[in-house]
Amino acid sequence: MTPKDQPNTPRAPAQSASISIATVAAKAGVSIATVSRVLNGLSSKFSKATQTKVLQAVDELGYRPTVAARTLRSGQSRLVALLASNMANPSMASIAAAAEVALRKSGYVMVLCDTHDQPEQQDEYLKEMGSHNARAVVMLGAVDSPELRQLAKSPERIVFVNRHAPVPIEGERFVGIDNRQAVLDVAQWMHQRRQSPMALIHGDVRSSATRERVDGFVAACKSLKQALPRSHICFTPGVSHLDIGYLGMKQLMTQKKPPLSVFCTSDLIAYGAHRCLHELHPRYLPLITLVGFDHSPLNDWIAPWLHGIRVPYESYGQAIVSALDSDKALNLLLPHQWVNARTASAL
Amino acid sequence: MTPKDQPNTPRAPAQSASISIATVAAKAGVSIATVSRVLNGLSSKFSKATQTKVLQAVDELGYRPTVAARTLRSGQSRLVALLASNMANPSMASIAAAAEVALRKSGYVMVLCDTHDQPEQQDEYLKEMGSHNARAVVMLGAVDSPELRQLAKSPERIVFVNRHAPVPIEGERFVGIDNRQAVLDVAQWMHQRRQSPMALIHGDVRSSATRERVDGFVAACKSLKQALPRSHICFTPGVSHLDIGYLGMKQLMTQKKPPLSVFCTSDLIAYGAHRCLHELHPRYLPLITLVGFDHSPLNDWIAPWLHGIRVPYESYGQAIVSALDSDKALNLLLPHQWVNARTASAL
DNA sequence: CAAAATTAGGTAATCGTTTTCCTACATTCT
DNA sequence: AGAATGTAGGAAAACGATTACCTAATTTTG
Repeated sequence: MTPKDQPNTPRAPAQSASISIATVAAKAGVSIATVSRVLNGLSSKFSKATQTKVLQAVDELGYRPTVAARTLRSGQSRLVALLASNMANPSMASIAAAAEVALRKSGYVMVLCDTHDQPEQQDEYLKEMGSHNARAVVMLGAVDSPELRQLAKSPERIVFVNRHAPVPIEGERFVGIDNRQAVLDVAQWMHQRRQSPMALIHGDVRSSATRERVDGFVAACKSLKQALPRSHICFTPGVSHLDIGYLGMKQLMTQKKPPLSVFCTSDLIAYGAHRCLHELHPRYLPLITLVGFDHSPLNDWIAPWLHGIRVPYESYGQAIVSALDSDKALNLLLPHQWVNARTASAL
Repeated sequence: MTPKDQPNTPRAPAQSASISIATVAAKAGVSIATVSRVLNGLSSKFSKATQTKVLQAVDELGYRPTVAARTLRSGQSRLVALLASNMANPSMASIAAAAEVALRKSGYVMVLCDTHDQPEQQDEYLKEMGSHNARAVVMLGAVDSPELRQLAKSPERIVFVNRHAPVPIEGERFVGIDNRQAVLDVAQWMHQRRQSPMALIHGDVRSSATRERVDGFVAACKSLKQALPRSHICFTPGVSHLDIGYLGMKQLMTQKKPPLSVFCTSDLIAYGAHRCLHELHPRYLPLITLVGFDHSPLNDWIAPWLHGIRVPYESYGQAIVSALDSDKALNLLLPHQWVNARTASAL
C-alpha cells in the first residue's frame, strides 16, 4: 500500500465545526487577510461592499476570533489584571466590581488576583500576567517587590489605585482621592462640633493612603489648635483592621480623659471600635462620635451610626479605564464627600 | 543600494530580550521539542541528565511559556471564569475571594464577571470565554440563556454554585449547602424558643437556593405544627435584598399580631429588616428575633444581633476546584452551622 | 543472537490570527 | 502622456508553543 491511503487517524471527532477566519473568508469569497482587516477596522484597505459581505458572513456563522491566536501574533491581549491586597475588605470588593464593569465596557477582560499584601504573591501574579501578555495591571494596594520595579519601567502598563507606588515611578498613573483634603474636612467638622478630646485610630502607615490620612489629620488638628496628644493616636500592628479598631478603642477608654470623637482611617476600623464600645462600655455609646473612611453603601443599613468620608468607589471603574488609556502620567483625584450618620448617636 | 541594506525599521526598541522556548533549547543544547517535553513532564521521552540541563537553562533565563502559544496549539487554557450574578452581595464577594485562592493554587487563573443576573450579559460573557478557550466557567447564580444551554452539553466545563442549573443538566457539577436541612434547623430552633408568631421574608424564588429555603421552611413549620399564615410570608419583587427586608418588615408590622421571630433567606434581607425596626419601631427592637442566612464573618462585628445559618464560604474555593476536576456528576453539599447572635436582642 | 520493545530526542506540521510585502487598477498631478 | 499617489485585496511569513512521526541506540525477550 502506498503511504497515502492510510488515513487511520479518524480526524478530530466531529469537532462541532470549529469556524475560523478561514471559514468566514471562504463564505464571503475574499481572502483571510481581508477578513482580518475588516474586523480590525483597517479602513482604506477594503471597500464598503466587501465590508458588508464579510460582516454578513461573520454574523451568519457567529464567528468570534480566537483570542489566543490574536494574542500570539500581536503580542498584546485585552487582559487586565487587578491585584488586590485583600479582597476580604469590602471597599476593595467594591472597587473590583466597579472596575470589572468599566473594563468590560471598554473591551477588556479582568483577571482578579488577591496578593494578601505579600510581595512574593504579588511577584508571582505579575510574572503570570507577563506570560499572558496582559495589557496592564491595576494595583489595588501595591507593595514593593522586584517584579513591580521591573514592570514600573513601562508605567503605561500599571495603574495604582488608592495606594501610590511603593517606589517613586516616572509617569505614574494614579487613581484615588485627595486624602489630605478629606481628613481636613473631618478635622474641621469635629472642631466645629467642639467634640474634644479627639482621637485617631489608624491602620498600617506603609500604605500611602493611610499615611496621608494620618499625617493630614495630625497636621489639621495642629492648625486648628485642636489637642491630639500622642496617647490618643492608636495603632496595633499585625492584626486586621477590625481588631485594630477594637483594640484601639479599648486602649483609648483607659485614658483619664476618654475621647468624645474618634477618627478611624477606615470603616473596618470604625466597626471594630464600635463593637468595643458596644461590648465593654455601652453607656458611652451615645456619647462618642465615630468617624470612618470609605462609607460603602452598606453603611446606611448596618452602620447608620457612622459618620465619615464617602469614597466614590462606583466611579473608580471609569477612572481606572481612563488612567489605563492615558498616554501620559495621570493623577486622578476623585471627589469625596462628607456623610453624616443617619442616626443621632453611635447607637 | 541593494534591497538588503535598508534596515530603516530600527527593530523593536530593546525589547528586553524576549526569551522563548528556542532560547532555552539553544542554551541547553537540545531541541525545542525536548524542552517542551521536559516542561510538560512527558517522561520516558528524555533522560534525567537532559532534564537537569533544561531545567537549569529555564531557571537561569527565567523563562516562562507564552500562554497564548500554548493555548492556541493545545486548544485549552487555564482560564476559569467566575460568572457572578451580583458582586455587590458580600457573600458573592466572599465566594469569589475563596475561589480565586483555590483556583490559583491549582494553577488556574480566575476571570471575574458580573452578569447582574441578566441573560444577555451572561451570554456575552459565555461567548467571550469560549473565544478564550476557558477551561471552565463557575456559575454563581446562573440564569437561563441560550448560550448556557449550549455549554451545558459539556457539563464538565461548568460548575454551578449555590444556585442549581436553571434547566436540568445531565452530569451537573454542583457546590452548595443542604438548604432543606438548614432551614429545618432554623425552624426547629425557633420552635424550641416558642417565638410565635413566626414570619418569613424571602428573595426571588427563581433562584433555586431561595426556593429550597422557602419551600423547606414552610414545610418545616407545617411539620412542627407552627403557624405560618400566608400574611406572614413577604416578598417584594424587583428591589434589592436590603429593600426586600425593609419593606417586608414594614409590612409585617402592620399585621394584627406582629411576628416575634423573622426568618430572612439572606443576611442582606435581615439587615434591611433590622433597619426598618430601628427606624420605625425601635421599641420592638429588643423583642423581635431576626434570623439570617449566610453569616459572613463581618456579622460578628456589625450585626451581632443576628442569628442565622453560617455558610462556609471559605471552603467553597476548594470545593469548586474539586467539582472542576471531577470526571463525573457531583453534588457537593458543604456543612453549614447554626450561629447564635452575640448579643441577647436585636439591639 | 536476532527480533522486538523501549528509550531518547530531533524534524517539521500545526494551531488561527496579524501584518508585511506585493500587484493591479484608478485617480490626480505636472 | 507619464509619473505619482491612493485604493483594494491577495500570498505568505511570522508569533511560540505542542505533538505526530521518524530515526537511532539501547535493552529486553524468545
